[in-house]
Amino acid sequence: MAGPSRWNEIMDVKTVCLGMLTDGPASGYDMKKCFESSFGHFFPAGYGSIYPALATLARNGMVEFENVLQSGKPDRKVYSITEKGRKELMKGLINPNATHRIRSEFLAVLWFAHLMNAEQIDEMIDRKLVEIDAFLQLIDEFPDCNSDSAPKGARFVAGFGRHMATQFREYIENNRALLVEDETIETGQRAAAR
Amino acid sequence: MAGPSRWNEIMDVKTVCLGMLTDGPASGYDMKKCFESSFGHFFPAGYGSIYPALATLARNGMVEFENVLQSGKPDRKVYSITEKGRKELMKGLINPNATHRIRSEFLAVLWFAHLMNAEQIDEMIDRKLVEIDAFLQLIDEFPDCNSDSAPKGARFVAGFGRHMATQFREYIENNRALLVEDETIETGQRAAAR
DNA sequence: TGCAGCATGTAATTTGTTACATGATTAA
DNA sequence: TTAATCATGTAACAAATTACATGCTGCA
Repeated sequence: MAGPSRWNEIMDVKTVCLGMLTDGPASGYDMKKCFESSFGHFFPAGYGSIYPALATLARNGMVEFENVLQSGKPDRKVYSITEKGRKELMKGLINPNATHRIRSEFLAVLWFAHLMNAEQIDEMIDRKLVEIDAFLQLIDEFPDCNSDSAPKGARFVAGFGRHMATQFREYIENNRALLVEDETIETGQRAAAR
Repeated sequence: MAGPSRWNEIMDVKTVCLGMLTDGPASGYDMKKCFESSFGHFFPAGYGSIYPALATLARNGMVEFENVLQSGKPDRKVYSITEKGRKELMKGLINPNATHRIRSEFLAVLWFAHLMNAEQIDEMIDRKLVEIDAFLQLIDEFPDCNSDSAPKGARFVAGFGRHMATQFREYIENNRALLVEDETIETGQRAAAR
């Protein structure tokens, strides 16, 4: 096999794009909308990753595209998955050790709550709660996850998002008082105890 | 200010290292252990990010270090935070829009459950459950999060990890049946309906 | 008049991961 | 003797984000 370097067998932006195309042809712009809505909260991607991903997939024969002219609007490149692409997708899907990674500035900041004052902590938490509420509202509005005709995976994942966001909210509300409690700032004390 | 490019005001590996040093001097190796245990699950970092981060911090006067010779063991570079570093840390800590990002191959794969067979799904989920259980056991073993003497932030964050992992587990167990249900694979149907 | 939406892409930059490189000690 | 722990670092690579670049239409 003569790929550009080594061909991936993991779930990256390329593989997700491939997967989206099993639902029918779409343009990069369409996929971006999908990443913004349903996919975005657990697998974010912007134009800067989608367009190069599509270009690579096309170079390797995983997808085909058709230039669709539109009146008054820019042309669209409408991509379709090929047989080869389908096989590649299946390889990406069989991944028993699929990761689930979190990178949270929010928690990293809160870890050092004893160095901050209550107002700073409260503001950050309040904003996070607003963010969560917006997300919960958003997730209920997507028909491609919530209707009975939606694929089982989409329903499962949307439900997961709802559940985890709800629990995120609940934990914060039930425990935020702990963070603004008075606590002696004892820099270096714990280290000295070693 | 004449930084190397533009100095960060976000919570990155550098800022976290700075924060860890408020608890007392430490080496890169020490910090790695901290990233592996308490920090790792919400803010992962390896040697490849820690050592360069420390080098940059030292170049910019945010930390100082002392070479500590040891008998039989390699030398340690023991870092301490400076006054300048403390100020920089506070800037990183005041970040009302701190992010909380998830990147989940696991959910991305499951989104396409209708393209997979039940065994593949089951194996992936079973492994994930084992992973979660291992994490839950791990998090209960760290005294720097669970004892009363631990800073409030650490206790809050550890509790968060415990809560979310528990809920992760619960959702999966309660809903996994949905994923292996029979479902007609209707590729392109939903697209055609548009 | 100005902004939002449609639509594509490249280039620069940032950031992190993985592999490489070294080398002594200690316990199994 | 083999692996693990201690301990630091660089270089190559992969990946994603951000900014840049273009340009028309329709609405307020």
